[in-house]
Amino acid sequence: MGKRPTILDVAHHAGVSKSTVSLVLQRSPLVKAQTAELVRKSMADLGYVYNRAAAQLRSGGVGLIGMVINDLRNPFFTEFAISVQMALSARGYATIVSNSDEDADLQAQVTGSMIEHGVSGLIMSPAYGDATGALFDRIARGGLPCLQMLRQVDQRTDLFPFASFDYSAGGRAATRALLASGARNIAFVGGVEGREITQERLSGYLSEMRSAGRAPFVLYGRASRAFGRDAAKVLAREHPEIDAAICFNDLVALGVHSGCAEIGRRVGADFQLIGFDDIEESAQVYPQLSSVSCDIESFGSYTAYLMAEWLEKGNKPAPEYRAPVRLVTRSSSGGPDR
Amino acid sequence: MGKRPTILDVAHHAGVSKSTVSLVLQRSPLVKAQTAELVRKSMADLGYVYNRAAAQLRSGGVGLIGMVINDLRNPFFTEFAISVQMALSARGYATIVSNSDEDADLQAQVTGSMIEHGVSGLIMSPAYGDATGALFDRIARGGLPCLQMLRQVDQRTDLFPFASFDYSAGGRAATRALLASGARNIAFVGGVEGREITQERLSGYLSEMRSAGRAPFVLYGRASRAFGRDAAKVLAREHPEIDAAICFNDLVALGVHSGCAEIGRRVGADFQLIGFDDIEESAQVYPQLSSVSCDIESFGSYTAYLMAEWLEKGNKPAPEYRAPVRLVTRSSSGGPDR
DNA sequence: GGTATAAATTGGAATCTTCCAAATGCAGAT
DNA sequence: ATCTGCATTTGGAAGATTCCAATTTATACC
Repeated sequence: MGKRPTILDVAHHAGVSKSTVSLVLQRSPLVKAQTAELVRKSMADLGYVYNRAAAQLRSGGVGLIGMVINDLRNPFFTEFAISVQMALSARGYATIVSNSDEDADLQAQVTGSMIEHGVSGLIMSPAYGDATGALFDRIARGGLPCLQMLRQVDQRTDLFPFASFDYSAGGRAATRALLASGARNIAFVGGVEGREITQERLSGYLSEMRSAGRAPFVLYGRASRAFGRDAAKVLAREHPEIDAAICFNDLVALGVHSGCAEIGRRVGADFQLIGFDDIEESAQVYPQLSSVSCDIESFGSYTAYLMAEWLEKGNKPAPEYRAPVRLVTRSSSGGPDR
Repeated sequence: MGKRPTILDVAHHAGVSKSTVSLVLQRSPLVKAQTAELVRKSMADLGYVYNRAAAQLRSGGVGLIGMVINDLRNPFFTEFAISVQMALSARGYATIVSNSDEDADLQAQVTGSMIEHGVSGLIMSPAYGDATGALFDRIARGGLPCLQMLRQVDQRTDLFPFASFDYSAGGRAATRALLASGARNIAFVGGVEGREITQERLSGYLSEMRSAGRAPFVLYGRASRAFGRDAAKVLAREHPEIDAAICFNDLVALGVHSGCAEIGRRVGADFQLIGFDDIEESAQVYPQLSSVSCDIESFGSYTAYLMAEWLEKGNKPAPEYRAPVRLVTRSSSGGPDR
């Protein structure tokens, strides 16, 4: 196979100038419909493929958005990434997605690569760690639009707007629901101590427990199924008086769920359970898992919208936004089919 | 912010020529270590960022790989995509990942966009559908290296090498294991009828059932949790004699798992169960789920290896490769903690 | 010190598209 | 027939890098 055809070849084949072909490529209304059709036919005949590199070189950034996610294995983030990508794609942007695996160095590396590839905007659900400061400095210096989604790592929200869910309200709602359905001693399970996001989910629980005059009990840990499973056993053995738990996320809750099954504790009856995120699986396990639902899909489209507005109209998003959450009550916490 | 510095600015600042800077950029051993250091310092001082578009324009892109996946929501594919991406990243490639959502048109669109962005290779787990023929023709015409992983949609494996797991052997192993641990009537649950992949997983089951003189029973359906859940109920109601199932994948098996819990059937004791894929969750539910393990992680690195060899040395992979699978026996099928 | 060889550096051409200002074609009006 | 205004079309320059061939500088040997 010889070399790829260029717009010059197309122009020659169609009997017009390269400028006209270029105009056709960008759907300019300046060219006569008839001519445009002719050019398009030539492109098809020659098997022309647009060379974005050349275009980008001449006219700066073109519709490529980078997205860096801390943990793509977690279905919550997967769902987020996919919905952002689909929404951006519908708006004509291509997207590069990368998993940083909660590793600040890897994050710096992949983000750097994205910048080199000429992304015109960055959407991050950042990892925590030392290398992040330098990374955000670098982004700031490049003047690249960058959104912090779901996690706030850099404090300069004027530069890097932050959007997430109203987790604190979710924690309150979950706690109130458990108290209302008869739970006496509620634990909070999972989440790494000291992190912003743990703090938020926890704070709603704590404030609600306080005003109900109940003693809180917190069991910090990784946000994984495995931790949840262990936690269920530890709780049953060492704190049998605890009869309900709010989990840092659904992964932990599902771990507790299967841990309970393992030791013969009946979820929903002996032990009430509420998770966070409302991933698909939560409605599919038995007994079904209650969860603070985040409607990650519309959050994803909203993210795409924010980025598009910023890029196209220069409207920088508000420094901080909290999307509402909704408690979905299922059988694990006194729901309908309990 | 003014305009970005170019290698010319760096060259001037460091007192060398642009060519030297270019050489430093590509870590050429031709330039003296001392000079290189000097240049690097200038780059840091000026905040220089590499312009890949220009490089790509001049030297025909290298180092961007496109990956199109039919269903990124399925953890099996997520895991695959992530491990390919990580392995490629370690080899110095950047990766664009896209979800085609099993939609052939969307697949054609995102793939087209990747080609425009100048990917030098394509890794696909393709969607089925009409538009795929045209898409593969287009790729073939462009002479772009393209791997079909996990699914074979185009028959020209000389052009588009195909690699997957030895599912047929997995089906045989699962069936034999169930028969050995006392199952009388084994069903095959899930998978869309007529598809290559369903056929493969099914064929091992069928051949083993035949040689054991047992009547097979197949229940086709979508590869989702929801279908598995329904299937568990249907099976219990309409075919109570069936006491074991091999599921098309773990998602279906997990659906059956929770369906059984719902109707009070004890998985492992009353009803044995084996899935396919061995996703992380399978070891975390209770009772733990047996599964035909596919070691998707090393398959992912192998994929990256294949692509790198093809790109760098021109070694086109064998037209077809089957990675071995391994049956992991857990409590859902007479495993240790049954 | 002078020459042969190796190492390090350099200027110019090439890559493909978009942008800009200018040119062309055409209709109707002078 | 010339001019004006408008819709289309066009040639040349620019953009940042890499590649190539050529040049300069350093090293080694007699």
